[in-house]
Amino acid sequence: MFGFNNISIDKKSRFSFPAKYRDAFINSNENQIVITKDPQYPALKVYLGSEWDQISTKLSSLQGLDPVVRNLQWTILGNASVCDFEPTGRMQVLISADLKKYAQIEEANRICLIGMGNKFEIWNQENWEQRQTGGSLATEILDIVLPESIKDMSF
Amino acid sequence: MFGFNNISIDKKSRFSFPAKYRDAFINSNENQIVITKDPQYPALKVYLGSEWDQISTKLSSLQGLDPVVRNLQWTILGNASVCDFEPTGRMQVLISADLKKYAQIEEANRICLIGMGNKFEIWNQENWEQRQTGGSLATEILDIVLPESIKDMSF
DNA sequence: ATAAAAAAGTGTTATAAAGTGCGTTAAAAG
DNA sequence: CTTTTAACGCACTTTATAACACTTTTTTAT
Repeated sequence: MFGFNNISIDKKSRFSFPAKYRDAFINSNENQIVITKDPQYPALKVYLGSEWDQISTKLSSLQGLDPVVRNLQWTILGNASVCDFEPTGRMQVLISADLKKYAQIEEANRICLIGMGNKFEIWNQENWEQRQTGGSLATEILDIVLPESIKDMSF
Repeated sequence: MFGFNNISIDKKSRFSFPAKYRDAFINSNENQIVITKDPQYPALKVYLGSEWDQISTKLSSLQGLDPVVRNLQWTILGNASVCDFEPTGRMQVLISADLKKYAQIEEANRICLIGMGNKFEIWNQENWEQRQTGGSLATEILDIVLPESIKDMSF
């Protein structure tokens, strides 16, 4: 499940996965999809149900009194939208108003759906292009100190 | 049980859980929920009955002579409000005047109900937005030293 | 102490908005 | 040219919420 896709969202804020991923979805036996906020960028993360179960279980078990952990829990768990998903059907998914706003997706606009293997990302088209051509990788610094508990996690 | 919900509370300070959580409540066979204070922020925590039983049993067994533990016991146990809960019904819950005040929820206002997996948080809308957009991640410091006994607990 | 009044809590209904499903058209691929 | 895929439009269903009515509890006044 890789690759770049420029797709439409309809008036009700639904998008559908490109047909090329159908077999992969069917084979992995998924019947749920989870969309949530990306903790670093104005973008959304899309997880398969099984992947989400692992991530959410681990993250919600961590010590919430630590403010870094708490913030990640808020962002990732607290904004997750779980959708029933029929790989044999239209593979449609609704993006909630909040998530749309966070990713700066306007009404009835196009979005970029980026396959990253076990997850997808959704970007507003302008943001994606800017970030890809900007090449600002080298100047960014991870300015928070990660607690040991999340150093081995990958979101 | 994840995700962000902006919902209303009526004149009598009741809110109802969004219908999307109904199946999860029914499956987990819960007939009680517990609302109490969040020990760190002006917000409320909402636990399922079974989850609450575990947390409260563990927390009340800890050494109360430790002032950090004692404070957590006061805040969490001492303000808990247990409500009967019908997952098949309207899933309505009353927020007591005390808890409303603590979370700075005004009369007949809207609240943010944040699903965090095994629990929910309830926030006054302004406080939530400020905290989420404030981006105070890097500047926050965990200024209490956690006793060993609660390091492995998650509230 | 009793009755009346007020407040608090519980439940019902109606209506507008949001979400879902499905058929049709348009576009792209083979 | 045929088949598949994506986008659009419409109708139906579900959900949220405000308004209202009723019951129970608490407070107040006599």
